[in-house]
Amino acid sequence: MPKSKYAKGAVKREEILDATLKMIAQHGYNAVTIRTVAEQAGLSKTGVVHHFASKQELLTEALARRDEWGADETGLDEPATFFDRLRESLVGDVAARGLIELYVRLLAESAQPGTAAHDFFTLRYKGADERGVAIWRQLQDAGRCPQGIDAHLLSVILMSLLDGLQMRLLYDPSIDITSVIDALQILVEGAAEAEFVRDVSPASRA
Amino acid sequence: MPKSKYAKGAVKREEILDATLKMIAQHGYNAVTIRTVAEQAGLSKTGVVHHFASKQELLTEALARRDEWGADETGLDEPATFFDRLRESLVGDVAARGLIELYVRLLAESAQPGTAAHDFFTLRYKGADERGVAIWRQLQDAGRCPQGIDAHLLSVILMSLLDGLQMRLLYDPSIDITSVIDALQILVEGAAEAEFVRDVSPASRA
DNA sequence: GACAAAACAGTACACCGTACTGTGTTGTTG
DNA sequence: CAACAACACAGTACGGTGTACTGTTTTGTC
Repeated sequence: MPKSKYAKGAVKREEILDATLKMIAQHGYNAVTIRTVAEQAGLSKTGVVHHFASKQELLTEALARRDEWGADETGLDEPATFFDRLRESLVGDVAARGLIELYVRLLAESAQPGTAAHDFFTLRYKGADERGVAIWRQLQDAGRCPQGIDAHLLSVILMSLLDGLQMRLLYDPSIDITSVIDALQILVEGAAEAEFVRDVSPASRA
Repeated sequence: MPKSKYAKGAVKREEILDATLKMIAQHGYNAVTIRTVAEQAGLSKTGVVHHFASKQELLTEALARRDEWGADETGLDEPATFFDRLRESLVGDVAARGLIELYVRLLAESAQPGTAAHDFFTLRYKGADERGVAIWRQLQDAGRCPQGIDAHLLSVILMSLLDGLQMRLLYDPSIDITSVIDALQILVEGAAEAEFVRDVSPASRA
């Protein structure tokens, strides 16, 4: 039951999603139950189920709504501004702890195939992977990333790093994501430089 | 209720933990309830609760039992063999999907302070961090890691990468962790080399 | 103005983790 | 060796959860 047909239903749908995000932001993931969301949205439990069929579906759509990856990817496909844009797109996440919790919890709970949100995350990974491979290839062509590493692998590494970082962030909010991207940039560009030097003058290495 | 005093109790405790791990390995994290574990271990639900007081505590101890980080860290503190030992210690994880699921789910669910397992993971992160900083410092001293990056940051990066990788592995088991470590090694050692070259001959850079 | 679909409310149910109560068992201590 | 307290359970009860089932009202369409 993805979309509603009537106008009134579509409005209530949005209200329910708002209530869900508000609930999770104020009282955390555990406080989000169908009943609390229903109460917040001003309707009965069955009303919520009517629109979303299952809790996982509700949470999935709530997450998809604030999904930063699909939100603004302007500049993320440009090799020159990639790391800068990556930094910018991540600073907003720190503030929204509830969103991170929603993402991590739902991602972990949907690991087993067959669940409602599993396909969503699989598709999300796939899409992010395609864009990731594209940008890493561009970085490699521009000489800002070592070519000895498979672009697909680099994409997996970056996404895993970001995923794990969000998990870690829940335990230690003092961690600065910007610094992490800084370090990553040093590693990637540094390794690219070393690879270039090695190709030009093989004897330079001890 | 961490430890049991009587001999019989200690034995049953182990049986319960075995039943928990067996349950999670065969039927996944969702199938693990106090009742199913009790049935598997051959006692009542209250019997399980008597030994572990809460479900989270049970799961935490079950996880701690198979915690690979604390298991064998031989060679993990040696700069020369670090990446090799890291690779070795990770290949065993792939086989045990249930363990990964347990780790990821419990880690995500214990994000909020006050829960039973929260302190466990906080301590685990702290311990791994201390060892991480130590080894990264050694790698930096050995010239196999760029010194421009804070060792603490490198430790967070590696752990986050591994955490996120385990999550990702649940969605895509075909991912080869060994290759990821290979890539990481290329990045770290390459960047270290570039940093060295730049320090020796600053003019060599375009 | 009929009529079907949508948008709910109300109720019921199976399952969950956990708190409470009772009873046999075990180990220790005088 | 008897007393006794802690342990090791079983049985029961409870509040809360997601979800399926059954109406009833509202909405849009022909």
